[in-house]
Amino acid sequence: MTAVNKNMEQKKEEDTPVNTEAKDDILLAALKLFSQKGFFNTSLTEIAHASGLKNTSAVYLHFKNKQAIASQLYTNILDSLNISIDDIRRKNQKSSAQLRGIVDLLFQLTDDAPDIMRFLLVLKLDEFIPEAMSLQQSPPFVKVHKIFQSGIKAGEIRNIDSMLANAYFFGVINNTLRLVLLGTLDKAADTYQSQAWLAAWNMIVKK
Amino acid sequence: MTAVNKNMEQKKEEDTPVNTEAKDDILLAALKLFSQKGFFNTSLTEIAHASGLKNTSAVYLHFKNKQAIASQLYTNILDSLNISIDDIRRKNQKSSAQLRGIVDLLFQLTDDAPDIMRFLLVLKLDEFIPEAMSLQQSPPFVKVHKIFQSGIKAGEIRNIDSMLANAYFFGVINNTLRLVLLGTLDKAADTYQSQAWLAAWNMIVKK
DNA sequence: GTCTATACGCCGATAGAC
DNA sequence: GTCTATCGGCGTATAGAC
Repeated sequence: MTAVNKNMEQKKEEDTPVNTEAKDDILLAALKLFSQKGFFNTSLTEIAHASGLKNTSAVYLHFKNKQAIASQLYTNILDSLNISIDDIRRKNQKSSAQLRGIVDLLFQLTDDAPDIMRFLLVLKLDEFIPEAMSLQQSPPFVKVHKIFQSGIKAGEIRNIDSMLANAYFFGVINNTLRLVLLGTLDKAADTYQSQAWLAAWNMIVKK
Repeated sequence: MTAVNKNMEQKKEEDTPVNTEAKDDILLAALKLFSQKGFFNTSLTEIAHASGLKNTSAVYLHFKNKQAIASQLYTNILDSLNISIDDIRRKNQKSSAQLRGIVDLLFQLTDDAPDIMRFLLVLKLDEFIPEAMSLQQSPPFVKVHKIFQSGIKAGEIRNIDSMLANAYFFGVINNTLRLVLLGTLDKAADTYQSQAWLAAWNMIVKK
């Protein structure tokens, strides 16, 4: 659910009282720091300390370098998103219902795991993960785009360029969430959800 | 117009054949590099070279440090935007016309001065200009917000929270522009302008 | 697997000649 | 105002003991 550590099941054994999975600790600490201060304003020393380590050395046991931490975070988040979207598409037929499910997910994540959403929505990922495919080309986003295409084909969504439908729709959704994450909108994302959904959906629905 | 160098009039004297205004050269070079590679991936050495200087030393004649260059860029851009918005508000009465004018401006800037728009829309400014007031609180954006408030009061815009009207409207506009700037939408911004305006405006107009 | 200690490079920034 | 030369420091990354 939090989508940061790859294996979300509880640990079976308790080898050592603490730091059974230092790798996850590092990822969680890095996610928090990156999303709050940015990648370049976060030093490995800070990440190490926040992970309960004295030095940066131990970090290199788990990651090749600082950038690899960010890459791992990115792929874990995308993987988790991808799974959730598959789930949503399986459970819903109509494009409207699928999009609604995705919006629900994003608003929920904004309240429950703001660091993840900040990582996705406010950080400029290609500045520090050069090899990362653009968010637009990642599997989950390709799937979302297919929803728009099906919606148009099925006559549920207005007959405009699917890319533009996507841009408009998530322009509204993401900007609302971004303002929540930045504190400009000062209530929980949940508060704004149904209204934002209506505004975004009515903009592209065929009437 | 380009909004980068404060004094936009032509130079009156030609003291030296080149580099009469090295400061402007530095600002222009920095704008380009920052908007393309990000603040932290750009070294002062690169800025100096791109400005036609051999070393970083001369840069310090004009700016206290690297961050000051970014700050100056930011205030110059906001100042210019501020003036343009005053102009637009003076020439148009209705909120719809004022917003239309601002949208025209932003689309035009995206085609004519993409570096400026990238600086505003895709860079994470507070990562390297900590003292900068958030974009939302800057004079030009406060004025834009007033347009939404007047539009609601005048019954031109649906009676919703003016902050949300703002968020929805510019969610659509800015996301469209962002995709143009990133190349995801591969035609000139101009191409998408009227459609984006309609989508954004119809979302908030009172019908 | 985590520690101490240390190496190394890059980059921001300064001093001073011209 | 631009240059050459150089400093200092931070942050990444490594070697090796425990």
